[in-house]
Amino acid sequence: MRDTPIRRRKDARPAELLAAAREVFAAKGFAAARMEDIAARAGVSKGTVYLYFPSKQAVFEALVRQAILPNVERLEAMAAAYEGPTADLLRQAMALFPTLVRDPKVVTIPRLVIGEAGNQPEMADFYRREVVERGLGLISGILRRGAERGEFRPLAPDTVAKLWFAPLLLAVVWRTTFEPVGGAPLELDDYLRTHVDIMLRGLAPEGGTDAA
Amino acid sequence: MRDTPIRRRKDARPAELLAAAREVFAAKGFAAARMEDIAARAGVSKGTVYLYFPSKQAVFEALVRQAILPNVERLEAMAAAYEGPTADLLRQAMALFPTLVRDPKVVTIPRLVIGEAGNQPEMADFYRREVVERGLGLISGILRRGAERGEFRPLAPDTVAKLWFAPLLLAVVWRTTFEPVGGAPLELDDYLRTHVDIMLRGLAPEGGTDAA
Amino acid sequence: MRDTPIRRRKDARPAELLAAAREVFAAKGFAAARMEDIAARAGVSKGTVYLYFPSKQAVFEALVRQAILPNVERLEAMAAAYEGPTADLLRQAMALFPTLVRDPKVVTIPRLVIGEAGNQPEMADFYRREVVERGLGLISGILRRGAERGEFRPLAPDTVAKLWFAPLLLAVVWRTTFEPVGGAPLELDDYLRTHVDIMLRGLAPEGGTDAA
Amino acid sequence: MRDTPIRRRKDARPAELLAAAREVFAAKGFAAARMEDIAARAGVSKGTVYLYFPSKQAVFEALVRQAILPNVERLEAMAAAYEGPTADLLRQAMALFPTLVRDPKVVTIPRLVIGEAGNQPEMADFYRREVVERGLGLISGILRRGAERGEFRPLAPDTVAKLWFAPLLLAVVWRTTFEPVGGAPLELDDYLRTHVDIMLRGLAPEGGTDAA
DNA sequence: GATGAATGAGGGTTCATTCAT
DNA sequence: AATGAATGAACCCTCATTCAT
Repeated sequence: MRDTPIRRRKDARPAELLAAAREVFAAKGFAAARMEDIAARAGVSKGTVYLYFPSKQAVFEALVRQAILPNVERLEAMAAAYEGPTADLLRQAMALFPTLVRDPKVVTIPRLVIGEAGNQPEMADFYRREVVERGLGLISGILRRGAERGEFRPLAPDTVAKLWFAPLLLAVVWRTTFEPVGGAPLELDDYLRTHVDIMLRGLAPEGGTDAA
Repeated sequence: MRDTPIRRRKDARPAELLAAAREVFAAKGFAAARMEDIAARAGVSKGTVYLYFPSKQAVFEALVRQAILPNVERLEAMAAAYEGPTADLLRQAMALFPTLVRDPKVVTIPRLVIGEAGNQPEMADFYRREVVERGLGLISGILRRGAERGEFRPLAPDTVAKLWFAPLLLAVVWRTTFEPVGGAPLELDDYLRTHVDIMLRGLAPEGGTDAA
Repeated sequence: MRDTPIRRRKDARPAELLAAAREVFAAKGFAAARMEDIAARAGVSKGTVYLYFPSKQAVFEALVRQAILPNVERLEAMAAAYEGPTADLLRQAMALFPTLVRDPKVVTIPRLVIGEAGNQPEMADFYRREVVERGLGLISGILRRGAERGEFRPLAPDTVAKLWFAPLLLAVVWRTTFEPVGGAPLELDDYLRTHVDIMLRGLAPEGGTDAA
Repeated sequence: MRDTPIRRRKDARPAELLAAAREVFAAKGFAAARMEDIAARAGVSKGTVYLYFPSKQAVFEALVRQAILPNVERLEAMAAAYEGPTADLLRQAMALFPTLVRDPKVVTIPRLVIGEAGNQPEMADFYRREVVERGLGLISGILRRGAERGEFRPLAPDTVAKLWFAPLLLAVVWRTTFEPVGGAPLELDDYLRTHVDIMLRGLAPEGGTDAA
């Protein structure tokens, strides 16, 4: 009733525009994406985009916020609620990523942020604070928990957090940058499972066995 | 110092221009970099750049080639010449990277390639083939060697190679994208030492001890 | 007068722009004509021209087509419909030219084509096929008709067609190239009447009298 | 001796440069011809051209003067010396043109003048006065002589002169503009012989027979 | 709200001309 | 005389943004 396909709710417009923007940005990068392309892909005219976003940069910012933050929050909630062996928590957390890295809504963004960092430092800063640091802090916390419980060797948690994170970044870059130009598709599940396996073994205290 | 202004200059110009281009590209990305900026930073006029490179893209390509290929070749040579415990070879190889990742001539490039992949697929393809695949192939080979000699668990070498590689990518992105906007400096030596330590432990066969 | 400034304008714009382009091209030639000049003379901004024509060459091509083809078609129609003494047909056909040669929309074009032939061979080829060859073919046909009916000497029609045509070319060149720099105005009517007179006498068979 | 092929007389340079300029201008038109092209075709460096000509326009002017004037003078000399039937004089004069129209040094120039008239009015004016008006004046004089001797009908000599001239212009345009893009080669000798034949018949007084 | 014609600043590229060697 | 590296003005074209309808 209140969603006739012919006369769409105007509330849906921003999201539609962001979806269109994501596709165009993903295909051409920020600089080469034309507002007209975005409008066309959303099925509206050029002027209409400006009714919802004051500028191309604003579209980009909205896109980044919308696509990433919910996932960070979901992860944080999972970690906060968890009780049990730390290794399992890490396994569970990493298990979320194959889906995310396959989701174009998500995987597209980091590449754009990296590419635009020079021109849009505020955006890069925002992304660093709200996504990267929060994500790393989350892993650090888990690692600290594991070290305190004697499950892991006591390595510097901030450093190890980055090492947990790095293969995810590689996966994102691989899929967005190298697969489109002929790179062999990444076997995400194997890849991340191996990652977790090596990391947990590598972190295990001298005597104990940790990886199940 | 010894600046015969004209004739001697000619030979040095391409390198000077590439250095200038690297700085400008690093600061603004490919699209936003203006040829005039590059020229000005090299101390010449706009037209002069075109005496040495036929287009902006050509500058970019020359930059990528010049900055990266020699390093890949150096690594390959090192691996080919090596005899001894495989773990030591990996340690030696990884020990080269702190210098590389600190070298602006090198660290700048991957970010540009990632940012421009949409617009310059050939460049991304070139980089994939000549840098990424060669680098991964190198590590794969080392891992295979290690597995054959019974030094490592027999995990899929192509997958593990990416896991060795991933922290380097993160280091590059960190330094180029997040440090400039307030990220805490990466402690490269610690970071890579920890990486090697965890990986070698994680790869060690069940009974044996490998990490020193 | 009735100048609804926007919406009604859109349909008129191409013609306005072509008129402006013709004036600028006529004054400076193709190469030296600046898009900005054309825009300014049409009372619009630079970018507007590109809403209607994708490039400077496209403006030129549209101009040539629009200015010339209708006249060729008109002549062909006249010849096809004609019955009566062939000499009269030639007189009638040539009587159309004073108007055409005085029309700046028409007379400007051949000079541009001649001047640009080196750089725009396709344009020259188009003009040759669609204007020159068709025009000459028309005259050839008429001459053949006259020869068959015994009204003319049987000279090679293709050759004689060019001789009928040549004074028109001279008239065009004279008006566009030499009058503006001090050449005495061409008395078009006299000039062409004399041309027809001499040609018809010159073509008349030995005994017969044909020219009135 | 004084013309070792290795060390050419510097006196030859201007002529060599003009020959090169003619070829380049002929191929691309004035605007699109690059000084570097001219230099390269003459086998010298860019700067050298400026030792002999102060600018691109100056090259063009020198070219026009050098290529055309001698021919006009030759024609005038022929006419001044002539005694005999006027028709024969015209025949002899026209017989010179097949050679001229085939000579690239000559045939190239008018097209350039026509194309550049807008931008170089002085050049067009020079050409009009020194070539066109002198040529037409020459023919006018001959026609007047013929009319006075009762050999021709008393038509306005200035008008008829243009009609004598027009086929030559067409021949020039044909060869330079349309032959290169697929026009059938002009049969110059036939073409001009027919021209002379028709004109002389057309000019002949009522009763008399003039054409041999 | 929606449109899309219009704007005009901006940047890549070319090339006539200069001048130190 | 000759070179050719260097200059910088000029111009085509793009596209983010505006605004009258």
